[in-house]
This record gives sequence, structure tokens and C-alpha cells, in this order.
Amino acid sequence: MNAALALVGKGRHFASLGIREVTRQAGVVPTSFYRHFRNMDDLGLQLVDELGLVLRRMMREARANVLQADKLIDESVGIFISHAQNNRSFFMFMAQGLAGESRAVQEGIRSEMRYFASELANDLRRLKVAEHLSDADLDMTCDLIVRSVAFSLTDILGISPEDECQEEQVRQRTARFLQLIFVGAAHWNSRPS
Amino acid sequence: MNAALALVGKGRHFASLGIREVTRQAGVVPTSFYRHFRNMDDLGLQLVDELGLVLRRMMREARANVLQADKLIDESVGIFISHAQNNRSFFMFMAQGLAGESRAVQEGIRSEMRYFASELANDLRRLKVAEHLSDADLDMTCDLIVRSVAFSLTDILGISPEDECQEEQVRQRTARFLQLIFVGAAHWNSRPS
DNA sequence: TACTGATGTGTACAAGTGTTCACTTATGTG
DNA sequence: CACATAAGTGAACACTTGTACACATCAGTA
Repeated sequence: MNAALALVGKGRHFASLGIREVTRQAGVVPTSFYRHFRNMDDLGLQLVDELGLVLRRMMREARANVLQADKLIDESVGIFISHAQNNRSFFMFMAQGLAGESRAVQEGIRSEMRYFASELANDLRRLKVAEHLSDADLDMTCDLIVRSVAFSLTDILGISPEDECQEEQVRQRTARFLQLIFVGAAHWNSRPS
Repeated sequence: MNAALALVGKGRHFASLGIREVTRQAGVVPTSFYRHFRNMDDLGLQLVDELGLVLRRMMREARANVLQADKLIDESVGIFISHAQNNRSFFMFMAQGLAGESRAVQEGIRSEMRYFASELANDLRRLKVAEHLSDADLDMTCDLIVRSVAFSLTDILGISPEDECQEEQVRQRTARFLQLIFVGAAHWNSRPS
């Protein structure tokens, strides 16, 4: 699994990886692959599981650092971006998998995102942000937030890891997206549709 | 190019396609490939160009049908979704390319999206929507809109083309995302950051 | 100690891959 | 018509690929 991630991190697309290629990178003979996975899709699924762990770690760190609501957005975006930089390969795999060729992997990542969004909704409720929103509307808002941040992945992963300048740009743009969404949520009841 | 699109439409990922595979699907001998493309990346780039045409057609149709601002969102989302259904393979290619392995294709699609967002900003100016926004803020808003709609691609392309029920669901959710963003934009100046 | 289950190894094979070369066949222009 | 240019062909090359099988090595346990 680390070998596959390493290749993805080097710019390869997961869908184009072969068993031999992965085992070669792992320093192991091709046949050993079958001791652990039935095929590449299987490996992909297990990677999704591990991706879940990474995301949960990130959520925990965010919850620990974001105590009051005023610096919520900048703080969270910062944590997200630094996690994306520190686990580049994982997040590349995630970005690829969203439109990948294994339906199962696709659904797995999508489900991780849904879980993330629902946890975010819980946190916002707890922080007494957006108390006027119905549960459904809050869920919708959080879904949009998670999607926007996920899309920023393509921005972050597209720039070189040490280009502080561009990174700062992405950080600010992402934060403004979220601010815009929050403003929308704050005034949502005025147009309950 | 049609052959490659056809394979993508069948669920394959562009990054995993080979020259022989594509020419086989095209009913042509492998060597003929080199008469038209230098390699698969080249083919991908030419597909991006054609994707640009598809998007422009879509924009033209949207401009023709959205005359007044009140039904703007529902109308536009409808047009987008019907185009996505009618050019499934093209939009699949687009979704894949955003995190694909060819940096050039990635940049090409991204640039199409930027163009789309800037045209959208023009239209909104012309329709006198959000007149209170600065140019930069309007650009930012349109960027977020385009991203949200693009993300909905993964939703639409993930469901079967004739599942009207799920399609309607995606349509409504996407429209509500956009409404939320518009509400945010309408009240943006109250928190100019 | 002897055994067992998990992991890794080496060999083998048939099939698929990208790319090259010299060739034929259309198509449209002077 | 003759001719240039574009498009397609077939054979050949050196590799790579997925997968199967029998065998080796190691850890931990009874």
C-alpha cells in the first residue's frame, strides 16, 4: 500500500498502476502481491479505509485547535492545507479516486466525505453557529463546505509543496469561499425556498 | 478521439488507456495512431480543446434560454445537467482530467473552467445581478459557483442516465447550493472581510 | 521441539504493450 | 493525367504484464 501511494505521489494515476509495478516499488516479488490483495481494486479499497483514518486524525486536530468560533475558518483551512501537504500522496489518491475507474473506491471516498460533512454539522451545532438553520439546511451547507474544500485539493496538490506564495493564495481563496458560504447560511432563512 | 471517449464512457479511466486499445476500438491498426497523435497525452490535449467547444455550446444555449434573472439558477442547472447527460463521455473525461496524470491536460481543463467562470461573471454583470459586488468579489463568487457545479458532475455521472429520480435529486441539491452562494453574495458587503 | 500459518521466492507462460519500418491505398490539386 | 500529401497496413522488435504453481523462510504456539 505504501508503494502504491508512493507512485501516486510521484504523479502517476492510480488507475494506471500495475501489480508488477507496485511490487517492484515495494521491493518484493510480483507473486507476493496476492498474499495481501486480490487485485488492484482491492488495494484501492484498503487505501480508502486508511484514508478514513487520516481524515479522522485531521478532524481531531481541528477540534482541538478550534475552540471558539471567531477564527474557525482560517484555523480549519490552515489545518486542512497542512495535512494535505504532509500526506500529499494520500490526498492525491483521494482526488483521483473521486473520478476513478473503480466504482467501489469512488463510493468509498464519497462516503468518507459524507461522514466528514455530518461530523462538521455536529460541531457547528455544538459551537452554536447557525442555530437558526434546520437540520436539513445545515447538512446541505456542510456538504457544500466539504465539497469546496475538497475541490481546493486540486489547487494545493497542483502547486509545488514549497511554494509558500501560491500556497498562501490558495489558503486565502479557500477561506473566502467558506466565508461566502457562511454569510449565505447566516441569511438563509430570508429565502427559505 | 471518439474511440478514446467511447472507452472512457464505458467506465475506463483515461490514464489507463493504451494506444493499441484505442486504435482497436477505432477499428484501425495501431500504427495509424501516430499519423494523428504523438502519444496519449497529445490525444488528451486535443480532447480538452474539443471539450472547450462543448462547454461553449452549452454557454450559448444557457444565454439563449435564461433571459430574466428570476429563474436563472434552475434553468442553468437544468441545461448543465442535460448537457452532461447528452455528452456523458466528454464530461467524464473532464472529471477524470482534473486529477489526471498529465499535468498539461489538468491545466487545460482548469483553464476552461476559469474561462467559464469569467464569462459567467460577465453575464451576471449584464443581468444586473449582484451589482454591489466588486469585480474581484464577483470573480470569486463565480469561481465558487463553477466549482460547485463541476463537483456535481461526479454526482450526475455516478448515477445511471435514466434514473430520473436520482437525477432530480442532484438537480435540486445543486440548485440549492447555488442559491446559498447567491444569498451569500447578496449579503457579502455586510462582511467585506 | 515440532508444527502451522503467514509471507516471500523463482520459474514459467501466454498475452498484451509501444514503436519502428517499408509498404499500399486513397484523395484532391497542378 | 501525373503527382504530392494524408491515411491506413502488416510484420517485426524487445519488453512488460497478470497469474499459476511448487517451494522456501520465518514467527509464534502447543
